[in-house]
Amino acid sequence: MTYAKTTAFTAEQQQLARVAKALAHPARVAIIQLLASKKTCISGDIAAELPLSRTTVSQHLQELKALDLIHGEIDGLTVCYCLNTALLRQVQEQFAAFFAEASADVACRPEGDGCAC
Amino acid sequence: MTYAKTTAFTAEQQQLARVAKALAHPARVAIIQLLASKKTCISGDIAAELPLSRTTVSQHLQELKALDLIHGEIDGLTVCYCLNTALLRQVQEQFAAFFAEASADVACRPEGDGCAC
DNA sequence: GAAGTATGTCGCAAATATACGATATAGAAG
DNA sequence: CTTCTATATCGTATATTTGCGACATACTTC
Repeated sequence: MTYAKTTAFTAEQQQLARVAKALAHPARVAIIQLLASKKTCISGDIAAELPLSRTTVSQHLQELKALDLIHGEIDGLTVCYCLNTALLRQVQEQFAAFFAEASADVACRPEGDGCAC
Repeated sequence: MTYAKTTAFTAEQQQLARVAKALAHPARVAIIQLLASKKTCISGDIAAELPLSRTTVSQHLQELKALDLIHGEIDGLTVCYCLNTALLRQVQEQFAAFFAEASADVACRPEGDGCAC
């Protein structure tokens, strides 16, 4: 990204944004859900389940792997992908904290001076 | 190529991706946190707090508004932005459900045939 | 009405994301 | 060793995102 002054955002904000970006595409959401639902961490079968070419799916997998959200283990000819549940739980906490803060009802001013929110 | 890619993305996957994309930039995360922390839903002051030009911040605000995550109320000369806490709570649920499913420890196969995950 | 202030919109440039065919790699099968 | 199969990578085309200056809008104040 072409942030002019990236340093001004906190590490938490950048980390949250980074993970959010990983989820910012239906294909990657679908991949994670697939890996979660299937008891087996099949590799190429993932591509078969998605309306995208194997090339594109492979790219999405690499993106998720780059963030360490999934692991890929070569098993002979095929590759087994599986979720990094430990990291996912960490991320889950992060999002929960963010949303807890954001969805608190007291967010807007108690008594306004013209502001209707 | 023997694969039938008939599975389109579900509405839930697309919705989750859409919201995730809104959070996929530190500036937008920062904006939401700002609106949550400040008791007043200041408008242009948001731009002052971010290391971005007023134009760019305005664009990020429009993006959040397009998803209905925030509301903007014109108050004379200034505009008051505030969080749509109701929607945020809904989104929070959505993410919680997603992560609960994704971070379950039983995600990977119980007994493998070579797959090490 | 004129001047000033707060905000949104337009247009552009650079960066990034998305998608996929062609090609490379690497193990399996014969 | 040759061929087939499963994946990853390269190159490339297109679409989207990001950022910002210049302009337009709208309200306030004098």
